[in-house]
Amino acid sequence: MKYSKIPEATIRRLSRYSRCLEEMEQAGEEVVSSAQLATRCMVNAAQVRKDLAYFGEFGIRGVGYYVKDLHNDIKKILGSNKEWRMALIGIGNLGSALLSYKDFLKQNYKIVAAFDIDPPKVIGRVSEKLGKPVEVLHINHLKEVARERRIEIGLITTPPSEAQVVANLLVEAGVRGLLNFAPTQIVVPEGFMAKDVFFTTILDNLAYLLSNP
Amino acid sequence: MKYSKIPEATIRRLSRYSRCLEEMEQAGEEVVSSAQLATRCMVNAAQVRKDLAYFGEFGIRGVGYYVKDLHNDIKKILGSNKEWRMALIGIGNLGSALLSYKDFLKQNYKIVAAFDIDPPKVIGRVSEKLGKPVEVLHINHLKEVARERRIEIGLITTPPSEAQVVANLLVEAGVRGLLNFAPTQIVVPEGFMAKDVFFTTILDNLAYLLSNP
DNA sequence: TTCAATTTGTGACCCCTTTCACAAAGGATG
DNA sequence: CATCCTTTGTGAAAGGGGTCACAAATTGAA
Ligand SMILES: NC(=O)c1ccc[n+]([C@@H]2O[C@H](COP(=O)([O-])OP(=O)(O)OC[C@H]3O[C@@H](n4cnc5c(N)ncnc54)[C@H](O)[C@@H]3O)[C@@H](O)[C@H]2O)c1
Ligand SMILES: NC(=O)c1ccc[n+]([C@@H]2O[C@H](COP(=O)([O-])OP(=O)(O)OC[C@H]3O[C@@H](n4cnc5c(N)ncnc54)[C@H](O)[C@@H]3O)[C@@H](O)[C@H]2O)c1
Repeated sequence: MKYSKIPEATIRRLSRYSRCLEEMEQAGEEVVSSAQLATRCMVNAAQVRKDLAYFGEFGIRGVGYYVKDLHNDIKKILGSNKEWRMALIGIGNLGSALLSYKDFLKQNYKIVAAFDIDPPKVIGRVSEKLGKPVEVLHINHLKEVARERRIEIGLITTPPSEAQVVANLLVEAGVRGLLNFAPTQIVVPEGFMAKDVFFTTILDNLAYLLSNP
Repeated sequence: MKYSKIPEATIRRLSRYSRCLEEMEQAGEEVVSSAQLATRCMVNAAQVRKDLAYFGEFGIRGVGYYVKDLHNDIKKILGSNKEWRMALIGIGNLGSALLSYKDFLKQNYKIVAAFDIDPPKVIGRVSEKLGKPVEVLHINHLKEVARERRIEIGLITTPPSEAQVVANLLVEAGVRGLLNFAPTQIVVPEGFMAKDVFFTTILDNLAYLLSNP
């Protein structure tokens, strides 16, 4: 079962399992069955087992899974056992909210550089929000700083008209993962990964469901 | 073809088509083929036609689709031809970013009320961001105000520990659509719709793809 | 040691979504 | 009006993901 194409949905669910296991671990629970985990994550128990089966055998028949071990294994699979170094580009309303998003830290995602096209304009609002002032650099320095600080993921929170421009800069700087919050589809070359977060698509979805009960 | 269950993926794509058509309309393009639209949205041409076929016949064989008409038809299908009245609960970092999110307005989503558990604390930072000061109400008034202002969608941007509490209040107030930004799965009764926006799930996804090239 | 109870891992089945391929329909041209 | 070209709409086939059901493994008690 180990070596086949992994459904993207499986990866999304693993992320959910990981969050649940985190909570269980903190609650001191030591063993969990696929049925229990499934209930908490609102999925089918066979689904849990099948998702895990893509990557190996983690359970003990008749017993279940050791919470701590399974959590570690899933983090290893997802790649969230390491620290991911991120850059944030566009320190406006959304950008400065993300700068102070505590869950990033908790989950080993760390913003290690912030860029804007007009740093003096934004420096005030950013320092105000956090305990210590944040260094906002000019976008012109992206390439050198990205290499220096070994940045692996770029968060794009510029206006939509600039999103592809910034994406190109990130690609040039060798940043392989891009997460785009602007409402434009961005395109990246082979070997790079871009994901879009479209708020209004989700809203449209909700609106459709409300309109067609 | 008209009356069958509509895949959720189809609805998501319709939202993409709508955005593209918006751009084309503004660019003055009058006619578009399924192949052209497909290329722009990075999907298969047959997929475009099949998605539309769920709802009727909108094209002209040998010609294509009239941009303006198709855009209107899709907006009607999605329910985005009407104005949606929303409440925002939790005016912290993310909440105040959303308050000033211009795309909401452009797409007929309107925040008509803002709530927090401590309005005096947040009023400053909100007024600063927008031209005119925003009225932030105490969460205790949610129920009455929701009815008064005919609120249909609630945006939850409180800490995760409060998300379900707020969700329950919204349900009680008869708000049928919920969009939750806190990293906790919220549960709502039959007849209500809740969607979660998990930033870190998307990041986990990206991290996985970067770890397993 | 044997047997009952529990829970995993997985083959087989089913359903939903996507893609393919082509007939049907409309437009343009002479 | 006839012919050719383009593009839609859709039945059929392919593909992928989810669910079911059961054999295999493990524990614990008789
Ligand atoms: N505000 C929200 O809640 C929200 C929600 C979802 C999506 N978005 C999207 O996120 C993006 C940012 O939204 P916002 O409200 O923060 O806008 P904003 O105007 O407040 O911030 C944009 C920032 O990007 C900077 N910028 C512009 N061009 C740049 C460039 N080439 N390089 C570097 N920095 C540049 C600007 O100086 C500004 O500080 C937009 O695309 C928006 O559609 C915003
Ligand atoms: N900051 C981000 O960029 C970001 C990104 C993604 C998700 N989130 C999530 O969004 C939520 C808000 O994040 P934030 O950074 O804005 O936090 P925050 O602490 O800045 O804001 C939370 C706000 O909610 C208010 N609040 C608390 N309990 C309430 C209640 N019962 N009723 C009404 N209001 C209440 C608080 O007074 C505060 O103003 C969190 O769940 C966070 O995990 C934040």
